[in-house]
Parts: sequence; C-alpha cells; structure tokens
Amino acid sequence: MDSKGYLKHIAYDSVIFGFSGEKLKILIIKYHNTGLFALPGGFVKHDEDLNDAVRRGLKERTGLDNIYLEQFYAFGSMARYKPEVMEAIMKANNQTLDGYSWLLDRFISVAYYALINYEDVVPTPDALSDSCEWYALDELPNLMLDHSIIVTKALQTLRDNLERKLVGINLLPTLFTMKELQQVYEAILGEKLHRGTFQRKVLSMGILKRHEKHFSGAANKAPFLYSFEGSLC
Amino acid sequence: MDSKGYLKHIAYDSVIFGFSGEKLKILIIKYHNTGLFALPGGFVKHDEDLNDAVRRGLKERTGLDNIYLEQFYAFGSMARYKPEVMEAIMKANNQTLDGYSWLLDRFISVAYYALINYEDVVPTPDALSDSCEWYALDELPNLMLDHSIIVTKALQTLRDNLERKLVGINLLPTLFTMKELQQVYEAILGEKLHRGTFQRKVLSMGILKRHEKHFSGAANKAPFLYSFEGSLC
DNA sequence: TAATATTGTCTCAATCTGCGACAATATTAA
DNA sequence: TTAATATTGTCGCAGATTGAGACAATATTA
Repeated sequence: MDSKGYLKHIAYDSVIFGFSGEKLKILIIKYHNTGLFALPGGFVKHDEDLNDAVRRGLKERTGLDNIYLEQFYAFGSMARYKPEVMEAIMKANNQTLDGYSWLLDRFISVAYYALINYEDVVPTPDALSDSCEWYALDELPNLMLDHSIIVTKALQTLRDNLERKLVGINLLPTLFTMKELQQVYEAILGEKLHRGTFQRKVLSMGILKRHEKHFSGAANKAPFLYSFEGSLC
Repeated sequence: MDSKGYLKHIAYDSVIFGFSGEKLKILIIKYHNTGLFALPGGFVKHDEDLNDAVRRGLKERTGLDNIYLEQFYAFGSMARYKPEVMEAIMKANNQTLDGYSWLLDRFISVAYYALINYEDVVPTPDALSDSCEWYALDELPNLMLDHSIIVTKALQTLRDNLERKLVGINLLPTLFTMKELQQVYEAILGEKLHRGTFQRKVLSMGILKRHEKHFSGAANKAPFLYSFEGSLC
C-alpha cells in the first residue's frame, strides 16, 4: 500500500456554492507559485466511504459539518489526464516526487456540489494552496484541467434539481425573507421571477414557517421572516 | 503496470433497459457455479475514457453501438467492499488469483443506464458468466453486492429525466404506435396515463413524425405509425 | 350489413401561471 | 403631525395547461 493510504486513480472535486451580494459564488483555491486556480478536491482513503471523504474535505475547507451535498457526475475522460499539471504543483511546493508518483497517474474525479450558508464559512486553504476564496460565477478565473466544465455541469444540475427539490433554501441562514429566497432562485436560474407568482408558489408548498417581522430600518413595510421546516432536502 | 492494463479501484456497472411485453426489463448476468446474479459491468483501461469503457462493455453484451447511455451515480461506500464475493467468482472459474489480486481490492463503481430496443439485442454472456438474460423489474432475482440499490437508483433517475428529455423513445423501434409509446411511459412511471392527455402532450412537443397507418389485422381502426425526429436525446 | 374494439380528436371544467393592481405598512422629509 | 416613498402581502383576472369523458371514424369479424 503505497499512495499514503489513498485509493489510486480516484479523486473528488467539490463545487461549493454560497450566496452573497445577490450573486452565486463558489470556492476556488489557488496553488502556490503556479498561478493555477482549481476546485477544492481531494482523495479517498482506503477504508473510507467516498461520500465521507468529500465531507471530510468540505469540513477542512469550510469548517462546516452537515452540509447539503450532492454528487452529480464522475469525470473520466482521457483529456483530463495531464500529469505535467500535478508535477508543476508539486515542484512549486519543493516536494520531491519520491512518495508521490501516484499523484502523476491518471484520475477519475467524482464531482459534488455543496450548498452552504455564506455567512457561516471561513474559507481555509490547504497545504498546497495560497488561498481559498469566493468567486462569483460570472467572474471566475481560468480554472485548470476540466474544472470549468465541472462548474458548468454543477450549475446545470443545480438548476434541474431546483424545480423538484426545494434546494435553494440551503444557501440561506435559518431565518430569511421571501425576497432573499427569491434572489437565490433568480441567481441560480439566471432570470428574474415575478414576485407575486414566486411567493404564491413557494407558500403553497407548505414547507415554510412564518415568524415575526424583520425591521430592517428601511422606509417600507417590514417583511416577514421565514424558516424552513422539512424532513427532506 | 499490473492489473492487466485496467485502472485499479474503478469499475462500472450498467443497467440496460429494454421494453417487451408491456414491461420494463433489464439485462442480468449469472456467474458460473455461484448462483450469483449481477449487473453487467467491467473495468476501465489505462488509456481509455470512462464512457468509452462502458460503451465497449455494452457492445460486448448487446452487440449494439450508438446506444442511449447516461451516467447516474458513482457508488463508493465501504459497505459494498466484499472481496470474498469476487474471490468466490474467481474460484468457481478455476482461476488462480495470481495475476488477479487487484480484483479483490476495493472498487468504486460508476453506474450507467442504457436504453435500447429490445428487438435489436442478442444478450451475450462473458467468460465468467453462464447467461445474460432479460428480467422484468418486478421479477428480479436477488442481486449481489449493492446491485439492487443501483437498479433502484437507475429507475429513479430515468423517471426524473423522463419529464425533461424525451427519453422513452429510445426503448422503441424506429417506427412505433402512440399506444406503444404510452405503454413505455406507463412502464417507466409505474402508473396509468390518460390516453387523450398523453397523445395531446406528446404531439404538442412537435418531435414526432407521423407516417402511414399500421394495419395490424386487428378488428379496429388502424393507428398511425410515428418516428422520432430530433437532434437531442 | 351489423357488431366490436380502438383510434384520433374535441369539449368542458378544473387548475395553474403570468402579470398587474391595490391596500398596508415602516421610515423619512416637511 | 402629516405627507411622501419604497416595499410588502395579497388579490383578481386573463390566458394557458391539465384531467377526464364523449363521439365520430375506421378495420375487421360475424
């Protein structure tokens, strides 16, 4: 058992969505001295569930447990096999490749997306990276390998699931206004929604609990606060 | 490079759907001398796209190219790691484990479902299996490992996708009647649909081409034949 | 020629959706 | 204190969609 106790050929990448400033954002790491941007990812231990490995990585990168997490695709084309990229990353960290040649081998990456409350997170880089930061989806840097494709597919899957499950709620704090929820949906779908129709539809689902009003100090009628109550999601 | 040129730890399984006798069926293989039933699956070569590996396996099992194929989940829990099962299969085939110890290691399996025209297929077993046969979904034998779970998730995904894409069409021959198409949908969804409503909806999509009538010899008005014309799917 | 089973289509009511309108606030300005 | 303003909660209406039955139009058999 070489490869430091990790399964060879298997990696994961996670597209971690947050919502802030009316925009959808994701976490991107930047590797030391290479100018390379990438999705947070990692490897699976020999005795570890794939899903647990991803949650472990999420915990390290965000500090959060109990994240809404969904697997959406396993990327396994040959086109994504570029050992020179990993080699550059290792060299930029003055790592000898002695015990790490397994990293230069081919990987199939299982991709997940996570939905988290932006406010709760302190993004944390790992040993190989300078930074772990939020980027709005329309202001992403160039990502290495096929990570741009992974992001696109993550967003597509999120949109598809939005209609069925009530997933958008996971991007907000426990208490939120109807307007905030609508903004999340608009950010995900990339289109404006009609206020009355949206409210009617969401309320008719019967999964929101209405709380006291929220007095923001703005010169207008104060909106209700809502929380999500549901077994699913 | 041991492991016969295949990637370690990575397998695929395919849930191959066909439609016959008003029922949805899938292909199941039976291993020699073990009583074990399983989904058709295989491994990925070092220099081969994951998707290509699955298509290669489908070709071997069904003789078909150009199959409608969709990846739906990567199964990676520890619970599915049971080396004694693979060992039993190898022993039942009088295989020494000399060059095959990699098969006893842990695998993450990427699962695909395929939709094919039942009539076109001659199911073909592989070297390790006695048979490769159609089983109706409600008459499946006990499947090894987590393969029952994989089938359930495949059906779930197929149902979800049915509403968005027009996927059911891939289960029929080039020319089909409206009734046959409806039966496919009913089999997938597991519920009866209203005839008028179904026809109206499908025709309104504008993706069916109407052909001459089909005279079955039955004592009733002959139905039109349709074919699918579409870029997608 | 009548009977029968199915098909293609229509109609009607019920429901859902998109969109504007209006009253009800919470705050600021006068 | 009162008027002005921005937003919110909700309603009403027209148009579109959906569910379900009904009816005429066949192919074939009796």
